[in-house]
Amino acid sequence: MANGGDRFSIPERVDIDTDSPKENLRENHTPPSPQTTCTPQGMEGIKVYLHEQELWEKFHEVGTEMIITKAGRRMFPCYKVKVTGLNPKAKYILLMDVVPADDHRYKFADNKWSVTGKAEPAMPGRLYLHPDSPATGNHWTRQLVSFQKLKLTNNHLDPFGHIILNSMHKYQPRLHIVKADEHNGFGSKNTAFCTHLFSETAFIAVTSYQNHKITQLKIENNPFAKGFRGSDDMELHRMAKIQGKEYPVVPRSSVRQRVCPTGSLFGGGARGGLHPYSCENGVTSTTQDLVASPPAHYSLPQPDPQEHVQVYHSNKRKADDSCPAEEHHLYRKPYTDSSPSEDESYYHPSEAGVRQPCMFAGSEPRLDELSCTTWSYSCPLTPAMTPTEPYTTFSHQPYCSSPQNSQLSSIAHQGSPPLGDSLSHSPYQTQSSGPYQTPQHPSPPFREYHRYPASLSPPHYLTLHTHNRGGVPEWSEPT
DNA sequence: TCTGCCACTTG
DNA sequence: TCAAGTGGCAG
Repeated sequence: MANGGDRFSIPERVDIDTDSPKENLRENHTPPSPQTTCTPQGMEGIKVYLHEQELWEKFHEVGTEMIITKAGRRMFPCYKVKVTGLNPKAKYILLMDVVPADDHRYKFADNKWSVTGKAEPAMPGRLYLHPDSPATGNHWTRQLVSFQKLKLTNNHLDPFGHIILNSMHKYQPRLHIVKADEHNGFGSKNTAFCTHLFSETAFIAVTSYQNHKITQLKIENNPFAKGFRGSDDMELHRMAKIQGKEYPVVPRSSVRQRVCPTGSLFGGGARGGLHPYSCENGVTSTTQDLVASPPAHYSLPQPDPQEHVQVYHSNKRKADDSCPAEEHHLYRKPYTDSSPSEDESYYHPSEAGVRQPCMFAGSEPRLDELSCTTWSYSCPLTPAMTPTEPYTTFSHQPYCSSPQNSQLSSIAHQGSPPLGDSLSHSPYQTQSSGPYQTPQHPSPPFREYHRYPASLSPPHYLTLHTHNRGGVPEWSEPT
């Protein structure tokens, strides 16, 4: 990549798990093998495997692009993981965020991505809460965890809780696992969590595809894009008819075809390349390939007091969350297919099965203030969480402050600072998932946040109120 | 660079 | 049949 070969690279790791038979990950129908470990506070032994890693690698080698639209666009490949090592009976919250990979703005010219300037200010970091959250370890581990419904948008005023990104900027999705068991002190500074990221899932956000190789990969692998597949004569004829043109016709895709450089744009690009993923809380795991590859310059983001975190939660839950391209894999078990089981009795009786993703947004995702019991309808509400207020207009205004420092707040708080800028000094690289001991950074205020204008009618988004009351926030249900 | 519309697909 | 998710493309 221009300007120093700014490719997607891997975060510096703290630890390497050599027990990572990557080959097992190459087969969609083969369970991924353990590759990571989170050590302290009950998070030890947690391993996360990226599903369809091989597909991700294909994109990564070309330079993954993700379309962002005003209405929100899903990611493809969709982000699915297999999680193991969770306490079957403990409750966990799984959430994702997408953080800037660096502070550059990119352009696609001469068949390659190059840096064209400094990145625009990061959007308010938003966290996407998996709609099943919170759920028991048994729930998370018995099936693939799909983040298919996560959507990316370039609408800075997005009211739907989608992840807000800037076009032509590079991003890195991350997965956070937060222990939500009350007995673990969830809602306190003792809350355990760990963060995982897969460097091959990094991407550049675009409003239209730049690299035609990416377009072709999407078309070839995304069932919804089947209509654009095919290149034989029949297909050409069909497309000609569609376009009302004489046959033969050059496929539009061919017309737009660009010669692309070989190798990955995002980091090494080597075949059989890097498949690292890290637990940012002090333990970073990689595949064996990674062991052989020098760590790159990009690392974990640092908390940024300037950032904001917003929280969204709705309890509408559709019956589909499987990746359309994964109809056949062994783990195909959409979260929506998994109705609350006996071990998930914590679901609110009237709301079970109708949950929807939750979005955190802003610079202060003070997860430490989010008790397991605060997750909307999904959980029993504490007296302090009595729904009281209707929605007010969504805003990106600054949050009300909370003096508390929080490790968990740093989870989402990491959301915006460029990953690459904090390699040498990010506290997260060695951060423990255990009890929060010493604030690594000043914690920006967390504030009461009202999310949705009633006119937008997000099914059941909730408003999170944090009043710095011993880590117990309040949720308000829209009326 | 972005938006809205289109034809097409899946479920 | 329909809603939602696809990339193409004109503007």
